[in-house]
Amino acid sequence: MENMNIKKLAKELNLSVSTVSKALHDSYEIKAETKEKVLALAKQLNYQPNPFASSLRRNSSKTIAVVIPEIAHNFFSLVINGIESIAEELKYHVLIYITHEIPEKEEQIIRHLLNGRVDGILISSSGTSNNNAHYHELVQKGIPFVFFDRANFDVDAPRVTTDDYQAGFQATEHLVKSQCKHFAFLSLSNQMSAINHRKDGFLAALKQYQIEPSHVHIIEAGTDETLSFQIIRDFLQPLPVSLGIFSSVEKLAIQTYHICKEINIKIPKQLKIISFSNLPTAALLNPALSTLTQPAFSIGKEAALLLFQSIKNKGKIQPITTLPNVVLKSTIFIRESTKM
Amino acid sequence: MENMNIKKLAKELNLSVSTVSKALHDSYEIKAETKEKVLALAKQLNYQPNPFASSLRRNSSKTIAVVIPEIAHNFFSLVINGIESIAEELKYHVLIYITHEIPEKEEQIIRHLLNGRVDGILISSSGTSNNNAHYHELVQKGIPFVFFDRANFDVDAPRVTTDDYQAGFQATEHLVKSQCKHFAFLSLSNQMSAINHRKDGFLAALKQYQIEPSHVHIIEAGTDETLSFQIIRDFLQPLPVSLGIFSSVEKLAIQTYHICKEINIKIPKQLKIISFSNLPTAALLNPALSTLTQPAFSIGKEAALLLFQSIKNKGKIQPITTLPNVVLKSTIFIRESTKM
DNA sequence: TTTAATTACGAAATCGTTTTCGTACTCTTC
DNA sequence: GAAGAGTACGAAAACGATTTCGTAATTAAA
Repeated sequence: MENMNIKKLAKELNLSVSTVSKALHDSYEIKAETKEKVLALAKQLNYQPNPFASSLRRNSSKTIAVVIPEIAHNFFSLVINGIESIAEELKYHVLIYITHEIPEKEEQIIRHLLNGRVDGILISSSGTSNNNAHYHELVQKGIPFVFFDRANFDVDAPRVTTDDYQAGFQATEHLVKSQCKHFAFLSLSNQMSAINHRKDGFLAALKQYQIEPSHVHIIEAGTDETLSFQIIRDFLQPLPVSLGIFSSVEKLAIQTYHICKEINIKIPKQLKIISFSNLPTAALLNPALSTLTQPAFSIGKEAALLLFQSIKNKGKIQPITTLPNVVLKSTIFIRESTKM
Repeated sequence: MENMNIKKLAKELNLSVSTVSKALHDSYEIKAETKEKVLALAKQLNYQPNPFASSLRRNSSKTIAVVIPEIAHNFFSLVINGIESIAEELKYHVLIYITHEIPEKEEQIIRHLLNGRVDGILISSSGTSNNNAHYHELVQKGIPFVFFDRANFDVDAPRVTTDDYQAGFQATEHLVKSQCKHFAFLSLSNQMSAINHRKDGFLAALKQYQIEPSHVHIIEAGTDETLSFQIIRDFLQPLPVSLGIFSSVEKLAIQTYHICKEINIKIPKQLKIISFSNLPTAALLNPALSTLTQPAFSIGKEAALLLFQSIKNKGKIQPITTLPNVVLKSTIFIRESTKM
C-alpha cells in the first residue's frame, strides 16, 4: 500500500484501468454513477496521478521555465511574482534558472531545455547579439518562448518590454532642464536591448537640446560588481561640473550612491542622478532617488499570458498576424536626487 | 526525424536499445569502443534523454521545490540564490512556489508535492503552529524536506536558522544603551518561529535591564500591507517618548520609515529603530538604518546541502543521530537610525 | 580437454499513465 | 425484427527510458 496508483485503484473498484482513467478525466464514455464511485475512492485513498507518467504519455509537462540574469534584484523578483500569479492560476509549475549574466550559461540552460522538460520558456536575455543560435533551436523544436525586458530582436518571438526609448528621453530631458551641463549614461553592456533603447533615448534627447558631444559620457560599467565600482569611481574623479547621471539599472545607481558617500560628492548639489529602479526604498534614500519605474509585476503577468497563449496555440494553424509585442509604460518619479 | 530518442539512436547504430542505454550511462558491461561510438553519434544527433521517461523509471526527478512566503523580498531572493548555486552544481532543477503568507496555500502546495514531482523540498514555513499535518504526510511519504529561517519545531526535519534569540537580545541591548525608554517590537505574527525567537531575545534583554513592563510594546502588524501600515501609524500617535523600535522584518521597518516621513517624526532623534534586514541600501537610507543582517545566501546553501544529503541517504539506514540543526550567525550593523 | 568465469551484448519487463480500438449491450426506427 | 445508433466499458498499445535476466562467445583455470 506504499504508493497508490491507478492500477490498485482499478482493482479496488473492480474496474479496468482505462475506465478509471477516463472517469478521472470526466470522459463522456463513463456514466455518472461510475464516475462518482471512482472519484470517491480516489479521494479516500488519496490517489494522485504520477506526473511523469502523465507527462510522458501526454507529451506535456505543465511546467514553464523562467530564465533570468539574476534573482536578487527587485525588478526580477517582482516579475517572477507576476509570472507566478498566472502560472498558479493555470496550475502550471515554474522552474527558475539563473544565468548570472553569463551568455554561455544561458545557452547551456536553453539547450538543456530542448529536451522537453518544459512546455514553454520566459527569457530575459543575457545573450549577446551575435549569439542567438540557441533561440533558433527552440523555434525549430517548437518550444514556445517569450522575451521580457531584455529581448533579442533578431529572433522572432513574442516580447514584453517597456517604453525604454521614451523613458530614456524623458529622464534625460529632465536632467537637461535641471541645469546639468555634463551627462553620463551608466550601462551594463552595449549588448542588451532594453539598455540600448534607453541609451538611444538619452542620446536623442541630448541631441535635441544640442548638447556638445564632449559633454556626453557613456560609461559601460559591466556586470562585475568590483569592476563596475572601480569604473564609476574613476569616472567621478575628477568630477565633471554639473553632472547629470542617467543610470540604466538600479544596481549602478546604488553603487554611485555608495561612491558619492565615500568620496564625499553631494547629491544633488554636485551631481544629479536618475535611475531605472524598482527599489521600494527609493523615496527613503539620502537623498531620495528619482526613478523610472517599470511595471515589473505586469511585465511578468503579460509575458506569462503570451506564453500560455503560444502553448495553447501550439500545433494549430496560426493566423498570419504580427508578432505579439507588448510595450508597457514606465513611470517617472522626480525626487530630490535631481533637484536643482 | 522530428525528435531523437534512444530507439532511433539504437537503430542507427545497429545496436539494441539496452546496449545504447548502458553505453550512455558508462556501464562496465559495455566495451570502450562501443561506448565511444554511441557517445559520438548521440552528440552528433543531439540526443537528449526524455526526462519524464527517466524520472518515471528511476523514480527520481532531479528536481527540488522551494516553498516560500514571498519572493519580492531581499532575504528570500538571496536565499534562492544560495539554493540555486548548489542545485546548479548538482544538476538539479528548482521549482518555486509562493504561499503569499497564506497557510492554506502552503498546505495545498505541499499536498500536491506528495505526488512525487520533486525529490525534496526546502520550506520557509507560512504555517501556524497548530497546523502541521501536511509536514507529517511528507515524512510518511518519505519525501525529504528541510526548513530554513521559519521552521516548525513540532516537526522532525532538518533546520537551518539563525541565532535569532541572541540577535534579538543584542539589538535590544543596543537600544537600551542608546537611552531608549520605551521599546516596541514589530512582528508579523506570533506564529512564526524565527520571529518569536527574536521576540524572546527582545523580552529577555528588557527583563535583564529591568525595563518596566508598561514601557514594552509588542506590535503585531500582520502580513497585510495596508493594515500593517495603519497599525504602526496608530501606534506612533501619540509617540511614546524615547521610543526604540526593534523590527523583526525589513518590510515593517521600511513602512515605519515611510510613516515617520509622513507624520514628521525624526529618526533617530525622536525614535530609534533597528531591524532585521538584507537591504543593500540600508546604509544609504535617510537616516542609515541599523540592521541585523542574516547570511541569506549561506542559509540557502546550507539548507540545500542538507536537503541533498537527505535525498542521498534516502532509504539507507540512518545512524541514530541528532537532527541536523544548523544555526548561522547574523551580523549587527550599527548605523545612524539608532544614534544617541 | 573440460569447466568455470568473464565479457559484451540483446530481449523483454517495467515504471504509471493515456488513448485507441474493440465489443457487448441497449435502444431507436422504419 | 433487422439495421443502425448510442452507451459503457475493457484489452492492449503506446510514451521513452532503465534494468533484470539470459546467453553466446571468449578467456582462464583445473
